[in-house]
Amino acid sequence: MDTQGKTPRRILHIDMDAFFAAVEEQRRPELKGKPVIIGGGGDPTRRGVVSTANYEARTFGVHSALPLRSAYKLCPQGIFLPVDYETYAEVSRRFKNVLLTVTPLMESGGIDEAYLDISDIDQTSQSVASTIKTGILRATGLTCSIGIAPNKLLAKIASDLQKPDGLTILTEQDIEARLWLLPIRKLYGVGPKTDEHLKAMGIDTIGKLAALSQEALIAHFGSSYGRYLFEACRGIDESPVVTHWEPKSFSRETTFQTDVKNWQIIARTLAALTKDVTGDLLDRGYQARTVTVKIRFDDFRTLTRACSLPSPSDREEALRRLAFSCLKRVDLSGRKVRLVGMRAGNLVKKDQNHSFS
DNA sequence: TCTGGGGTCCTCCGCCGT
DNA sequence: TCTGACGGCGGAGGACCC
Repeated sequence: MDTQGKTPRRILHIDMDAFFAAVEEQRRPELKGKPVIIGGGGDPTRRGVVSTANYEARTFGVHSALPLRSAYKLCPQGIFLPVDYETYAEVSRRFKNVLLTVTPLMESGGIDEAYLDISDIDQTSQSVASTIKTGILRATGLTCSIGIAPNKLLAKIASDLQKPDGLTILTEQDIEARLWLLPIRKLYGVGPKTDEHLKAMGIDTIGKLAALSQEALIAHFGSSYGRYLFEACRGIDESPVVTHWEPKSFSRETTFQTDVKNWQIIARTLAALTKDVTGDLLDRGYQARTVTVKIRFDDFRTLTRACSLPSPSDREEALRRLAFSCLKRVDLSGRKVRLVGMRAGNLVKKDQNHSFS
């Protein structure tokens, strides 16, 4: 009916609670009540970071992105488990199937979260949320937190306000009282760098950000991001729930357990990564025109080198040649490498590429 | 002694053609 | 013929997300 956007939309954001850890606790009930830390290969003596810590582990200060070795120091009694991505993806499919019984207007926000546009559903927000929570519990045995708001930005903030097993409904009238007192870092798109930049300006809450003029924000952060911040801190977000999109690239990267000087090892690793990426292209039916090689040195400085083909390809040999021509442009002399990566971009769907290849 | 992996988007810069 | 403006594009790097 209303295409002018006058009737507020109703967007639901759902976030599974401590997802990877919850899946592990579900299949191994003896883990319940103990600190569980999922990350890397599950060995806290090796390189890797925490993907998910359950709520017990979080009380020790363990959180996502923390190096496993640091997590072990904080919580030596923790149970460290490897990431079992395939199992989590299967559980993810199950909870998303529950969401699709509510509406087809579902946008996946990664393995453990999603947005729904429930504007046209003739039920109260509480009732929709309750249906979803019951359905997901039945299908997976897991709990989730839900936020409902007039747009994706606010719905995501809302789902984070009450965890675990929470339900938070935000309206435009709540922006001053509930959004503005939150720390700046709660705003989607504000990471550590912007947080630091804003703190240096004396801005530590979303409300203080909202006191800045658009001109000031653009002067500090450029026109695109400045405009975004100006709107976001006022709870403005017109972005639609996108139900389908095409991948832009496929990539693989690996960090060596110990830094590597030997060119042969680097080359062999790059060849193996290229094989994996080519496998993804073939599986998903894409061809790539551009290959980007990434090298990270022991001092964490990272560089990339890219090369393109005249026409897209999904042939391993062609992409490997291209990857090696990128690698040749990197000065490796005497330097220790900790990570090698390979990305295939500039994708075309194979059936849409009518050139010879 | 640290700091993963798989993505997206944005900005800046240099090159090229008009 | 030279120079500069400008837009498109590819490459490099950075910030951010889960």
